[in-house]
Amino acid sequence: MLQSIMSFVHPVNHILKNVPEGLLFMSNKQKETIYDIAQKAGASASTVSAALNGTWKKRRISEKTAQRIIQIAREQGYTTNNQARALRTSRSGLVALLVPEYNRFFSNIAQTFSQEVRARNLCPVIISTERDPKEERHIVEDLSNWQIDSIFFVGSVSPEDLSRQCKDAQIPHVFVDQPCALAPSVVTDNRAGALMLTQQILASMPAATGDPLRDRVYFLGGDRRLPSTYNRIEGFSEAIRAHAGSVAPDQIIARTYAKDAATQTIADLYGQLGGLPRGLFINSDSVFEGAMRFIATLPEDELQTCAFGCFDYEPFGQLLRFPVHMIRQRHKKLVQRAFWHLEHTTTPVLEQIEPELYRAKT
Amino acid sequence: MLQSIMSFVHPVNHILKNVPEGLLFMSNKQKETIYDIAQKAGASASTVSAALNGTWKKRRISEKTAQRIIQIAREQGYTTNNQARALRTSRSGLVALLVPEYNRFFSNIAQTFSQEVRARNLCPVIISTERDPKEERHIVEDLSNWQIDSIFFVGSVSPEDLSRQCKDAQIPHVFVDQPCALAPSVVTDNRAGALMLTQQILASMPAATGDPLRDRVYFLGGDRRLPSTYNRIEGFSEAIRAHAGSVAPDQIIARTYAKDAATQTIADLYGQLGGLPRGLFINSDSVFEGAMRFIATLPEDELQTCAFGCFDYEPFGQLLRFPVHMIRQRHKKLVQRAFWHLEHTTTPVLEQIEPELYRAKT
DNA sequence: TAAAATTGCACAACCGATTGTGCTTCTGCG
DNA sequence: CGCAGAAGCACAATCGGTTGTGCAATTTTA
Repeated sequence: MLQSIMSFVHPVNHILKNVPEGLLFMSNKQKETIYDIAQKAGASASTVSAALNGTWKKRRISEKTAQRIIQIAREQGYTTNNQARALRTSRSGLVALLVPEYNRFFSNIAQTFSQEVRARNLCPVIISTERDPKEERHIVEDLSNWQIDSIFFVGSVSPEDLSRQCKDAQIPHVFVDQPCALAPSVVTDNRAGALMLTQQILASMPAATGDPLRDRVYFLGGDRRLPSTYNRIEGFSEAIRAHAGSVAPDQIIARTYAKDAATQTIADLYGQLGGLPRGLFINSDSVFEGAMRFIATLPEDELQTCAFGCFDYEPFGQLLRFPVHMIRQRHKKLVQRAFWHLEHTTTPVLEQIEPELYRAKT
Repeated sequence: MLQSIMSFVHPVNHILKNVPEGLLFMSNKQKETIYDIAQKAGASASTVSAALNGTWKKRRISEKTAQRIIQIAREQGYTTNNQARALRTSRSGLVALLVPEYNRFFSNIAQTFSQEVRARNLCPVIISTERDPKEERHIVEDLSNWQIDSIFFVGSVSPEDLSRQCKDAQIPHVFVDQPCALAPSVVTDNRAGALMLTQQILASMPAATGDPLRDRVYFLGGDRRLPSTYNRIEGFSEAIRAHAGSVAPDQIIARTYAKDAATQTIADLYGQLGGLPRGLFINSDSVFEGAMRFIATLPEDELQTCAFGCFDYEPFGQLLRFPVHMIRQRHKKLVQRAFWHLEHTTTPVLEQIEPELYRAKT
């Protein structure tokens, strides 16, 4: 039933697509309505409507009549007024994506989302929330007033609230990247990814310094209260424990995704340790960028004393003066699976997508 | 008159914003309409409408009545059905941004756009065109069916066609980054930027090799048929001429923005010259990324033989093993000026925004 | 050949807002 | 007191589609 929500498409725009170029520029007159077409075809508006939106069989319009109407509509360059349709059907044909911001990861998601939506002949609406719960609420409220067909939440701050709000407004929805207990969610397998990445970092670590505080891997950035970071910490810890026996609390610094904070944090850490640690697990690309602002200022030989890993894929990460292992999240698959859930279920399931490890050449 | 199009805002959503949290989750019933509110208030629908959308003074509704209605609407958690409003007023409250793809630059634009639109209490619709003129056409067609209020075109492929199409559908529109002869356009001053960047490259060039083919700066990437690249080539050439007297045609390789092509091109060039040239003007961040895939494979000392400049700002560009000068386009200003034009004029003017030069530490 | 079923279509209500118009009631002024 | 004008509001049309229903013409069935 949710399936129909997504797959239901008004064929009129398809039918009318092959309009000769010239005709589209033709009219400066008011846009034509089904009533105009009806008149020209000598039929009623309802017949025209049925012919154009593909329900003519169901409504027992003869094929001949339907074709005649379609032909005329083509010639006139008719296109449907979406508001009118949406008002009557209470389906807008709009599908929304809410992202926290436009960083590389979310932009990739947006790109895929956009393509998938348009492939379904719907209209993508992409809005950034600035990670503000109030803003999230308002946007959903807004979208609800647009009779939005469905909403994709990516990395949202308060998933459960949003899900309740959507359910209340009867809006199908799905969560990506950040899970929700109340709705279908598709997330990267953060634990597994972090495990892989940490193992890779451990494997690439340079020789020990002798200082126990420096001879370990630090986890940097993100917000441990959020599930994604939480699970990455789990995977990180598992790998560390397998390697070193235990994880110290101060090995994990996960309070925020903010770039500036990351710059400060790594600088502080460097100060405390009297140098870089032997391994650094960088959580997310924004933290990567922030941390790099400090790290890039270090002399060449210092950079070789640390094994870097970043949980996010940044193409330029391959081109730095030092190797950086990276985890690439499969944004295409994330989005595609999210569509699948939207179209096939409404129960709260959590699907995990295994990310890829990019191993830097050392 | 166009001004009103953008600045016209229905206050109802403002008025009703401070709804107690609890109430929003209240109803599983059908969404309320002005008729429901009318009944509860003992007033007519038209009075309710006027009270809520702020026209009550003009319609000579007493303040007392208006306040009472607003109060009731608040309590009931009423919100406007945008389709109905749009159908009646033929203004959707939607503003579209068409981008070629979601790279760093366009994502920044999208971010700013999104904020500006929401600040005006409208709804941003961001769609990527994949640089396909047919797709562009269809999208505009679609948007026109949504009674879109206005359209921002960023880096579009066929501006004049699109402008005609919009004019025909009476859609206010503006071009960003890629100018249009028929409509207001806001673009980076590509010529000036390229001039600055080239001068900086020239100033940072390492010692001459003696090989005249290697002892010059090459312009890499982009599509010279597009104005932005064309103007960058102009600025580039001006700087080169001032420095070396003349520009050779084979110094300029500008056929495409594609990443893979860039990788191939720089590899070929490297092969031909038997090494990197002494200076490289890289046109756009995608070309940068593509070129870097090859350049990063080179040994350390080779990298010092070339002065790099990139026309686009990429934070990670600062963190590479070699200095890269960059031009930063002012995306905020571009978008804000575009809004200004949309709100104040409709005549085809071209506004150029001076970009910033980021000088790499050498 | 009449009754039944089916085909082909038109009519009109409806979605939920906005807006032109007009009917009361009230106020002010001569 | 009478009348002009304003104040306060309700009615109904309207935007452009969709959809339930009904009627006539045609075809099928008995």
